[in-house]
Amino acid sequence: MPEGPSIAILKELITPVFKGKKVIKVFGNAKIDMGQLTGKKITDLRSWGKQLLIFTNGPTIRIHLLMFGSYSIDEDKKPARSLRLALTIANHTLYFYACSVRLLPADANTLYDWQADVLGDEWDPVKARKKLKAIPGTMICDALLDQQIFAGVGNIIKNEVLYRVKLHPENIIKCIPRLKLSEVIKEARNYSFDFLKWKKEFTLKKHWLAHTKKVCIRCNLPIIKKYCGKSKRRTFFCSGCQVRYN
DNA sequence: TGCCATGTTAAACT
DNA sequence: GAGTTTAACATGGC
Repeated sequence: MPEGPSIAILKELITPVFKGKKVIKVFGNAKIDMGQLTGKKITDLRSWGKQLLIFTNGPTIRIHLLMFGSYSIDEDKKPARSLRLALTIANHTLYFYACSVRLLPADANTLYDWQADVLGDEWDPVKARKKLKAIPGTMICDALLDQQIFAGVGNIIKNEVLYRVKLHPENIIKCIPRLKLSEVIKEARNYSFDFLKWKKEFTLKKHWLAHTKKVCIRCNLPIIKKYCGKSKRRTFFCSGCQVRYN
């Protein structure tokens, strides 16, 4: 489910139904004070990276689906113990399962660097480059997963971006040529939009070129699977065409 | 059936 | 105190 584009889809889906509506009932096992939300009006919905923000005229609700979270509108099919949060408006109910739920202040907007959201209108590649320059010894596979730099990029996007720009995941930032680093930054956003499009078409997996693959379609060499970097996340790369500079 | 994974936080270590 | 490792959460696909 949940890399940035999946959350963008969630936001798009629920906004027309829930924006401007009054919450008449709040329930589930989330450890939040639900009384603060009852009767509040949903004023806006936004996504920032992998987080969904539901703004009200009271607190802001922050939903993070983590690895296994899910949601539904008007269909509570799952066991009650996993129902984390439900928000009922006049004719509809929004259900969230197995996710992280937090209440933030009304001005939660200000807590986020909107220029870091790779799918956002305010995305700023120059700022991303500056943040990368500040951590020269970090491997690019870890940097791509840094939500303060590339909010919304997850492990799949990481692997596909590095494959597209032909860069070895274990390169440290200071050894990557300027132009190559620019490609990474550009492709982080570009691939995220491809991910979004393919996710909507239910054809995401079909378009993977490196993630979970065995053979490189460019050079026919085996794709290597390795748990790279400090993050030790599953990384797929071609040892033939993904260049290593360090 | 058991293992693994699109993620993050916090506790428990050194 | 900093940095690193582990545990916890919890679901679905193969």
